[in-house]
Amino acid sequence: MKIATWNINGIKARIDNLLRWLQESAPDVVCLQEIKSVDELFPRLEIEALGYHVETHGQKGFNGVAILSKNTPDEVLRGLPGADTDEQSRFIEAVFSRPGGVIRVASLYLPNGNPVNTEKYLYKLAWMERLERWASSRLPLGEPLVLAGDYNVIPQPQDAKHPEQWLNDALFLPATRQAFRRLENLGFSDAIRSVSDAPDLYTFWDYQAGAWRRNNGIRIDHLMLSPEAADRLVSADIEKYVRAWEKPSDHVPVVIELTI
DNA sequence: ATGGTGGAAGATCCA
Repeated sequence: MKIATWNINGIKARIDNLLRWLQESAPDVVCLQEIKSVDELFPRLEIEALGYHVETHGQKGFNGVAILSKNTPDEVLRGLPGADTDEQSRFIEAVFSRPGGVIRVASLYLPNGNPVNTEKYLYKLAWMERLERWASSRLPLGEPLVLAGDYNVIPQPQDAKHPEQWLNDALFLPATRQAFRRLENLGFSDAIRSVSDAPDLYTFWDYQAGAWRRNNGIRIDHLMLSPEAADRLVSADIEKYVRAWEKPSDHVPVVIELTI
């Protein structure tokens, strides 16, 4: 089973790239972030025509997440529990029945958090606490669980071309990295780092200042695996070639294969 | 120090 995550930076601007990539990569489940669309205006027909089921949790203008899947989910939940007044659409989870058992997949868009001396950074840290609590509550289910998305976290210096440029950024501050490590300490493992300790593994290159041309990237899109999912991990790859397409997102897909 | 780019909404915010 192939599970992917991709921050597409606007579904309407990226629909052609998405359709092409779905056909070429043929994932079973796709976690999308930054769809930047309300549910009613999400271009679901074209995606359904390729054989995918579509579940969205959108909002006007910003944020928004979705899960596309070859199989219809048994259950879908929208919104990260723990803050009733939070109106930002950053989380959706789905449960699938497979021949090998049940699997739970979440698509998350963690807050960027910049500028750091503002409410935005406090919101990011609070959101990470909520994610940790939610993840803790799911672990006792003993299911294969994949937390996939744009974490807006650079876990380690080797996850940036120029880590020194990120020292005071919300993506790399010690408190941010500590919160990410707490997720690992719960028992979740970073799929890419489970298969490779290579440098220069990036998932995001800014549109500005020739970042792509200079390979000035960062690795911020992650698939975090519960122990039961990690046991089934076959491969994990960053589909970097998509960044070279016309009209690309600034992020590329990350894909894992699980035996389930 | 600034501007460098892009999406969506709408004449600005967010990344």
